[in-house]
Order: sequence, then C-alpha cells, then structure tokens
Amino acid sequence: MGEPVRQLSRERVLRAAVAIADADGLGALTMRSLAAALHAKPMSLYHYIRNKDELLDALVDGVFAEIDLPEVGGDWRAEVRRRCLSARAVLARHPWALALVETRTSPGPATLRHHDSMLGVLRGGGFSLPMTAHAYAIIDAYVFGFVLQEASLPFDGGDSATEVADSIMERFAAGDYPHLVEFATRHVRQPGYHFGGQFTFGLDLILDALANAS
Amino acid sequence: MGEPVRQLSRERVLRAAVAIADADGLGALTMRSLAAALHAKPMSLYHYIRNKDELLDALVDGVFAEIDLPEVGGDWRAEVRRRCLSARAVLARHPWALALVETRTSPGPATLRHHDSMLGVLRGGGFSLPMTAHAYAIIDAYVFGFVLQEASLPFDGGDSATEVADSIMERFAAGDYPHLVEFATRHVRQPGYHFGGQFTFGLDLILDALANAS
DNA sequence: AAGTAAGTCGTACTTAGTACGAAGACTTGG
DNA sequence: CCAAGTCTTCGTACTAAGTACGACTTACTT
Repeated sequence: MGEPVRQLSRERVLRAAVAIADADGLGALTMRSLAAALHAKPMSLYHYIRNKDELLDALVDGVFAEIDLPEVGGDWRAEVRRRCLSARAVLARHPWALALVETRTSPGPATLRHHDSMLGVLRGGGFSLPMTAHAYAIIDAYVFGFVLQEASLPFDGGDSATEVADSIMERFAAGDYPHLVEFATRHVRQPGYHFGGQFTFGLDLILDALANAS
Repeated sequence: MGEPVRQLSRERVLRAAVAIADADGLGALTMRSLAAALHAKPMSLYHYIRNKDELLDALVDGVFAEIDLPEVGGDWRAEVRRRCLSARAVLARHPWALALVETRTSPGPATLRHHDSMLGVLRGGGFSLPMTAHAYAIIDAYVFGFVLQEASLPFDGGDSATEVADSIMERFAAGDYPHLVEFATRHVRQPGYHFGGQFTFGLDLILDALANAS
C-alpha cells in the first residue's frame, strides 16, 4: 500500500487529461474530474497549468505531435498520403481533437513543426508557392472534413449504421425523402458498408488531381 | 413605449438564439442571455424548448434550411457547385454552426431534405449508388473542412493575416521552421492574399475530378 | 534549527442549466 | 357573467463547473 501516487507534473496532468477525453469525451474533462483521476484536488492542477484554456491548447499540440511527419525531400505524393492516413488515424483515436482544433487559435510547437514539414514536402515536390497553398488547403480541408463527417454520423462507426438508418427511415412518410430512402436501403444497408472506407478513395482522387494540376 | 414585446414563441426564441450566437459566439448563448434578449426570465424559455440540447438541434436544422437546395434534375455540376458556394456562405454567416454540427447527431427535417436533394442531383447526374456515396462524402468533406480551417485560422478573415504571421514569426529562431517562414513572408504577406479565395479553386478541382471518375 | 520555496488544498464566489411549483392571464362551458 | 380549467410566465433553489485567495505542509538549504 505504499503510495505510488508520486508528485504531479505537467506531463502526468496532460496524460490524464487525454485519457479522460478519450474515454468519456471532452465534456467529461473537467478540472475536478481531472484532479480526481490524479488523486489530487482541483486547485493543485493550477501549478502545472495556467488555466483550462491552456490545458486545451496543450492537448491540441499533443495531438499534432502524434501525427506522422512527412519526410521533406521524399516523394511528395507518398509522403503526403502517409501523413494523411496517419492524421486520420490519430483523429479517430482522439475523437475530441477536432472540436478543439476548431476553437484554439494559438498553435504550439508541434503544430508549427507539422505545418512546416507539410509545406516542405510540397515545395520539394515542385509546387509553386501559390500551388502549395492551394494543395495544402485542399488536402487538409478533405482530411479534417472527412473526420468531421464521421464524427457527426449518428452511428459510432461500426455497422450499427443499419439500425440507425432503419430508425430514421421509420420516422417519415413514404414519399418524403425518396433519394435518402433509396440510398439508405440500397447502399447503406448493404453488408460490408462502412463510411470510413471511402477515405482513401477520396484522398487518392484529390492527390491525383493535384498531381495533374501542378 | 407601448409594449411591442408580444408573446414568446418558439420562432422568436430561435431567432433570438441565432442573433446572439452570430453576434457574440456560441459561448454567449446561455439560457439566461437568451431570456434577457427576449425580455423574459430564463425559465420561460422552457415552454418552447425542452432543454438547451433541443435548442441547439433546432439551430443546426435552421442553418441547413438556409443553404440553397440544388435542383434535382438540373446539371449536377452546376447545381452542386451553387449549393457548395451557398453552404460556405451560410457557414461563414454563422461561424458557430460548424461546431454544433459536429456534436449534434439527430438530423432535423431541413437537414434530411437537404441530404435528399444532394443525393437526388448526383443520382440524376448519372452517378451510381457507390459513386454517389463517394462523391457526396468528398464534396462535403471539402466544404466543411475548408470552413473548419478558416474558422481555426488565427486571424479573422480579413488581411490581418499579415500581422499575425509577423507576430508568430518573431517567436522562433532563425532556422526553426524554414518552410513556414518562406510561406509566410513570400506568400501570406503578399498584398491581396486571402485564404478564402482558394475555396473555388479546390471546389472546381474536385468537381472536375469527380466528373472524370464517374 | 530556522528559513525558504515548492507543492497541495480548503473555502468560497461566480456562472450556468434546469427542476419544482406557484402565480397570473386567458379561455370556455354553463 | 362566472367558475373551472389551461396556458404562460417566473421566483426560488439546487447542482456542476472554473478558479481566486490564502493557508498549510513538506523538503531542501545553510
């Protein structure tokens, strides 16, 4: 029964915060719940974090740090593709991240490094400055937007899509939303349907288009 | 001085909620501030709205209602393009909307109608069911993702980009983020730079790619 | 041993959502 | 025209959350 509950530290606080958010969502991450998870009292946290806002900024930067950096100088298409798959995986692992990114506007070091690498590979791939801007905007709009859509799907991501589709379908009269009904019954309800599987299709379509446009 | 402060109504409550969110952000929209704006007391609102969650759901559906519906049967490319420009305009007008869409998962009637029309034009344009799914996913990922990026830019949208870029640049040593520095100084800081202008470029690139892929 | 700095926390104030039920206003059958 | 509802509105109060303030506790220094 010795107390392995050693001293607090910024590191431990951040780790615990991520764990809570991963497990129960951003809403469950309060200064009180965070303190409880660390067997401490709320006010103790303020020695490692100025306020909750700063905590959230730190979480966002931590998420960017998890994303694979593209290798500057490598084949731009391959590197960007790898990075995008990684980004999607990371954002899926931390479903709360996207909501945060939207709000926070002061990028941390990992975030800046990340952008720097992306700009680097694109420039290295022969894109002009304006074209780099276009490409990066399109790519990230797609990646973030796709994850955003997944997040706002009424179902979790598995194949419970079927049930949800059914329950929604029931709610409206026969002819109300004909195309939605067709889509739900003849596509979504098919075995093997999985929204997330469309990610690479779109990504490759966009990368191809960018390769041609450059 | 007569009292034009007529009866409350769900309509009036929703309108006032949108006004508050537009003006001061989602954070400023509380049951208390909303009541105050209507010259009423907080608890009066609960006669028109079950709880705040339902209020937010209603706001989201209202936003979808504002987006131009594509005309089913028309030229899919033109109709989808128009709808996307409208969607972006609406989301720009209500910067809080995107954050909400992310959370709410029970679509309202306007939302369903919207999706129905989009699926309709795509199907009418000759897309197969799987291809329709791909196309819609890509298009909305792009539109929502682009708006999301705009929202998380550290600057408001005007050309204050320059100042922000400067202030960030100052923060790091010479060689820390070379590509970011090049990008900021040689592109962002140029006169006439405006992130939002890239929207149509990417949209057309994606629509072209979809047209070819179909 | 005493001083000092670092870390921890008790207390309390503020803002938010909303349950409960009373009080006023308006409607309607007699 | 009145009594009995019914519809709106709101007063009060409880709970959850962020965090300011300052005290207490410990560990390390000299």
